[in-house]
Amino acid sequence: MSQKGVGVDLETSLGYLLKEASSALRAAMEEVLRPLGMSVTHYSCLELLAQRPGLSNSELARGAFVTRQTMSVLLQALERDGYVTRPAEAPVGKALPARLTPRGRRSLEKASAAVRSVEARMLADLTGAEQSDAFRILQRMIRSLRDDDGGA
Amino acid sequence: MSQKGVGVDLETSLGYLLKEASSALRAAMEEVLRPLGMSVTHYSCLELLAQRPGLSNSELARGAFVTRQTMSVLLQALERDGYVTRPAEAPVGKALPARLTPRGRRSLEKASAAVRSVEARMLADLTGAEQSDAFRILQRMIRSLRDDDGGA
DNA sequence: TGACTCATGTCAGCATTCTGACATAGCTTG
DNA sequence: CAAGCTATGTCAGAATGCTGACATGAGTCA
Repeated sequence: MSQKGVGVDLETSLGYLLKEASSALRAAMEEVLRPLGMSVTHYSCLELLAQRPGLSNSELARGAFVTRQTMSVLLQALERDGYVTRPAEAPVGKALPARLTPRGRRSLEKASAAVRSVEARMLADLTGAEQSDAFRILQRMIRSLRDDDGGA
Repeated sequence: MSQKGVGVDLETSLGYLLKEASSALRAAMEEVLRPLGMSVTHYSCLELLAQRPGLSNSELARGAFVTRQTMSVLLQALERDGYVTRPAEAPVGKALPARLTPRGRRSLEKASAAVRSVEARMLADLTGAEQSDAFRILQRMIRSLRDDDGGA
């Protein structure tokens, strides 16, 4: 099954497997969030705000792995629909700290439970040690990818 | 740092870390492919065809984790630009087996080398054993996510 | 103080991908 | 053989996310 030195062997490529896992996770999340009328990005934004209240639009964008333009559009919708509030004026600089409203918190609760169940299912066949290994290894991968960004 | 039982703790969530790793990998790939005038999906399609010649549009879509509509658009462009050929008539059923042209193969060579270097950088700090662990664990995660799709 | 750099929010335009729908080909089953 | 099921390719429309560009606020430094 090994390749003749040509190309990336998809059967044994960790990069391909990573993409596959991420794709499967996203699909599973979309499936449980759809009945709640929520997209993955939508959920990510609320979850970030629940854990780190006062995050700005740009910070939320980085946390959800989208551009700040994309997050800006989403945030405006969330604010319009009453899930999130932002002050009219920036307390410092231009950054507007966003916070969940009670309605946003309520909406997040159901979604968060659904997402937790998906994550639990994903980890069902793994021992605690394996989960720790995975955590450590993934962190190492991320750091290596970012460290010499285009340096070398 | 642990949460009060509320929500998914992003600091310790393997799901979040998986998304982060996948996002970092994608960004790194885009960075090296951009100078070659190639997108990640573009590259994925060519790489799939190099390793499994004769794949149909739908099969390529599944392999690249996009819908067949998306792959169809891409494939038409690749065919128009001379990277890929497909017979005018389906030899069986409706599926048109696609193949790389010499031009497609040449174009893929550079891209594949670039992507290999990214993957190597990602794995630079990992031992062989760790890579095997990661492979096994990721496969387990994928299977768990797919097995009871919405069953439970 | 003034110039420079950096991060932020926002607008406009574009690219990519998806969902929904339809017709067709092959297989299975009664 | 006919009906039903599944997979495939394709078209149309819409949603989503991105790039490019601009102005503003804050910190740095000469």
